[in-house]
Amino acid sequence: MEKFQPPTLEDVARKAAVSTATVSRCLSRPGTVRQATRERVMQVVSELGYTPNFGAQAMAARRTNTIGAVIPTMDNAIFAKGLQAFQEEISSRGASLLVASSSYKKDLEEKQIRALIARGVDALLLIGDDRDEEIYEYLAKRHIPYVLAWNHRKAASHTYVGFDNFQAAYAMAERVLQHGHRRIAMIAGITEGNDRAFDRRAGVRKALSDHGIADADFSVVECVYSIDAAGDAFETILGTGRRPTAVICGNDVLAAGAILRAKAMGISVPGGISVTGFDDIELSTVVDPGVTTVHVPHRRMGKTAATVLFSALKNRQPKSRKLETHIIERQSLAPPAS
Amino acid sequence: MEKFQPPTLEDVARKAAVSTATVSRCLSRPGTVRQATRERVMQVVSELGYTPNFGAQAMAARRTNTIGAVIPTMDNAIFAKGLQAFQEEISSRGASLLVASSSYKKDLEEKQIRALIARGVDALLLIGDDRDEEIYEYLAKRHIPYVLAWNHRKAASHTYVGFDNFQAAYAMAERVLQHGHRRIAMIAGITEGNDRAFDRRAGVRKALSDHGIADADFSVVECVYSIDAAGDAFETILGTGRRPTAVICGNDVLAAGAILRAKAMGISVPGGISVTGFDDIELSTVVDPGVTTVHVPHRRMGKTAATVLFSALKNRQPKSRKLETHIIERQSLAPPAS
DNA sequence: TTGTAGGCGTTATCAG
DNA sequence: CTGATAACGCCTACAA
Repeated sequence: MEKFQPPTLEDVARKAAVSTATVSRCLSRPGTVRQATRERVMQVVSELGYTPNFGAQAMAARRTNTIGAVIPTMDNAIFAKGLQAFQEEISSRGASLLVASSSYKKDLEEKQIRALIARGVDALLLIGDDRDEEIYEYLAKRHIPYVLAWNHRKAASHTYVGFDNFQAAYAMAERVLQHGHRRIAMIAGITEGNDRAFDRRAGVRKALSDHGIADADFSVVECVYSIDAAGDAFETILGTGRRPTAVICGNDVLAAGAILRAKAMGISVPGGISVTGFDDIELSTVVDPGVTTVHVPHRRMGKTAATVLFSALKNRQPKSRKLETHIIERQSLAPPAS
Repeated sequence: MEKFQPPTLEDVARKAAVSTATVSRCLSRPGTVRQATRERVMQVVSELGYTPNFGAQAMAARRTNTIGAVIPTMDNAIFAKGLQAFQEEISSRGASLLVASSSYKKDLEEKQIRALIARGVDALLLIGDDRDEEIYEYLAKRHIPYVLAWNHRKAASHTYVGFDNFQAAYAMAERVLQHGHRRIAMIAGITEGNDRAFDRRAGVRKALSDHGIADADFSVVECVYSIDAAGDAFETILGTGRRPTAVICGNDVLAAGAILRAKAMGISVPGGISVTGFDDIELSTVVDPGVTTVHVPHRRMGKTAATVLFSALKNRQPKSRKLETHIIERQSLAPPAS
């Protein structure tokens, strides 16, 4: 049997006894074609189940009206939420979104960026700024506008739409100190290739040293963003030197893992040990006790990123946007037992 | 300023002083080109930052090597997890994945399906089977292989890779009865346009009637998949007639919402009321008490779906696959107080 | 091993 | 309002 061929513009044109140009017009600017003609054409279109070939369309029109996004993983509520808002804004402007994920791997991310560009995306959303300079050069060479989200640094070379992870982590550490903690540990995300995790750790470290906490009273262990891994990290921490009275976690998933493990070990939270998170995802509301965390406006960030991208597409110089975060106190942070 | 033009195959060919055919070969089958030539070409490729135009490539080669998926939302761990596995399997076979989401809206789903097909996807993953017949006809007309996941029905007309939601819900309801409950309520997902939610509700209903529970002792309220909505639904249920001793929820998110609200209202779980979930996502481990739920092999389902799709692509007749589920007992379900 | 040339499905430009 | 026709960027016989 011969290989199946989808119907083309020409098939429609022939069957409707008009030219391909007319069919094309019916589809893109119905107003410019006579009612009778249009109806006949549309009839054939649906009979044949015709759908325009996107590749051909993009090639001829020289634009795709689609925006791309490369995120570390969809399996993290913060990206899922932010991207949802990003996508809503994009759709509302008549464009569409193409997403790819990198699993936090630099080389995979680069591959995905290229794939998205090959597919003709007009602009790009990327997470954070920790990637090879080469990629930025490529983007510049191709004149692809992009914004970096989920972080905000003062560097003038990029357009950021995010928040200051360093600052927010600094503030959280100070809050922990205010509660009277003096022996503190941190369960951080993997900082290699992740500027958000890196900045959060740096912020905590700086706050503690600014407030005179000795190095010996602060330990850090990195782990992947999973409940179990965080639990293990928690045990590791407890097994090393003097027990801290508070554990600052790089995000809410880590905090949930720490809390669960603490309870499993018979240590009450915050009675026996305090725990803090970061991101304010639903999870932090569900754990018992609720997690004291940093609220991040994920949805607003997604929406703003889209806005900035569209203005960049209109040749306007894109401008970085810094969003504010704030601490939400729940029950997982309290003064140390004494 | 003139509009920027990305470098093309021809640009590379010219600069490397070879034909476009040679450049094309270097990229797709490096083995067929002399070493020296190849090196020269690749050099130019990276100098120019050349990336092949996907649309043109697809058009000329008449295949894209990409598979599409339309899911209700990424903001639900079950899809995020299953899709991750789906995507891993696809990548491992050298193809790529294009995802779109429908927000549980039928018309949007149809639009997304068409968009994906316009983009040339070779095959499609869809969730459940509740959609207009017209769409299936369209798929057939275009000869696009597809599989329906997250549900399994006996209908021979489709290829399913999923589990029997009805059966699983039936089993869970029986389990609840075994614990001695006789007044039961259900917080179901929105069943309109969602065959999974529909079957779960139907399964529960059937089990209860099979076991002689009177209609008056069973009430159902539907609500969207959110913690808060589930909480509200829980209150609604408690405010109506005699209080049930157990609440069967359509998924774990609903269960978490119910448990949280119960505790907020001062009703202990399972002491004051029992709650069950469905899906076995991480959340059900995190809530206190842990949720008794139906374990679903999301990752395996994703992987299997990909396998089936690839075999369909090889002209093999795709065959439905039914996956098994089982109940995981945690603490949220216990015999009624009295 | 490399080059030539035709065709893939649309859009856009220009005449009628 | 409608119809020719030339791109668009790449692949792939087929030739050399």
